[in-house]
Amino acid sequence: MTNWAARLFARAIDRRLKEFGVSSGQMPVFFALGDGAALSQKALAAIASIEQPTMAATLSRMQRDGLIERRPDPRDGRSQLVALTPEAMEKALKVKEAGMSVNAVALADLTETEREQFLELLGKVITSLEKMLED
Amino acid sequence: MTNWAARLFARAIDRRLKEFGVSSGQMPVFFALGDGAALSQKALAAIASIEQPTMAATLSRMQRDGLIERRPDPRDGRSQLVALTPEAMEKALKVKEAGMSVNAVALADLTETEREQFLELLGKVITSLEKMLED
DNA sequence: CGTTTTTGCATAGCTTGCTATCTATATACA
DNA sequence: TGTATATAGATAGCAAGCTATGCAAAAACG
Repeated sequence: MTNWAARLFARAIDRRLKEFGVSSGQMPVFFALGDGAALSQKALAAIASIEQPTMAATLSRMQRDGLIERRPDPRDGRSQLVALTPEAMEKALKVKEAGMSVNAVALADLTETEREQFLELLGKVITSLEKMLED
Repeated sequence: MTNWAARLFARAIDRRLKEFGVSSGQMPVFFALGDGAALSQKALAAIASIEQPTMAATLSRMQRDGLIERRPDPRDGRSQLVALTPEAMEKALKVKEAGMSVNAVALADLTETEREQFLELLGKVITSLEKMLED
C-alpha cells in the first residue's frame, strides 16, 4: 500500500510539474537548494534519503536540462558544489506549490487530527524499517 | 514520506527474497497465482494496480527466471494465461512469509488500534489520489 | 456479412531507485 | 614524510515504474 500511495503521489506531482520541465525525483533538490544554497552531492543524497549514485543520476538529468550548475569545491578536490541555475530558481516556487497542492488533495478526506496521526504513524513505520535495515 | 516508506519496504523485502531468486515487484504475482490460478496479464496488472507494460516487463523477467509459464488462452486469441511454475509454487510460501515478517517489523511500534488507523488513513489517501488522477 | 471500434499485448523510451565497484583526493598514522 | 585508510564521485548494470504507440484478435453494429 505504501508503494501504491507513493506511485500515486509521484504521478500526481509529475503531471503538475511536466509543464515546467521538472519531475518528482527532482523535488528534494529544489527544496534543498531553493534558497540559493550550494551543497555537495553527498549532502543532497542524505537530505533526499537516497543513495549517492541515484542522486548523481538525478543531478545529471537536471544539469542536462539546465536546472543546476556544478562548481568545484575550493576546499575539497574530490567534491563539487551544486546550485540551482537562475532559471531553476524561478521554478522553485512552482515546485513547492505543486507539492503542497498534491498533499492537500491526498489529505483532503482526513481531519486535522487524522493528518497528524497519519504523519506520526508513517514516521514510526519508517523508523522501524530503517532500524532493521541498518545492519 | 510515502515514497521513502515504500523504498524501505521494497529493500527489506528484496533482502529477504534474494536467496530465493525473487524480488519485491513479483510479490503481487505470487499472491495472485499462489493458489494455482492462471490469469491474464491484464488481470494481474489490475490486481497489482500497475500499468500493463509494467506487468509485461515483470512477467518477462519471471519467465526468464523460470517462475511463470504463459499458455495461450483457448477462449481469446489475443490473450495468454499466466501460471506459476512448480518451482515457483514451492517458493510461494516463502514469499508470503517475507511479506508478513516485514509488515510485522514495520508495524512493531504501533498498537493494534494504531495499525488499524494507519491502514484506514493510508486507504483514504490512496482513494483521494486515485480520484484526482482519474481524469 | 463486412466494417468499425474495442481490447490484449508488445515495444520503445524515459525516470527513479538499488548494489557493486572503480578512481582520485584527503586524511591519519607509523 | 610516506604509506595506508577513508571519503566523494563516477560508472556499470539491473529492477520496476510510467507514457505513448502499434498490431492483431474480438466484439459490436449498420
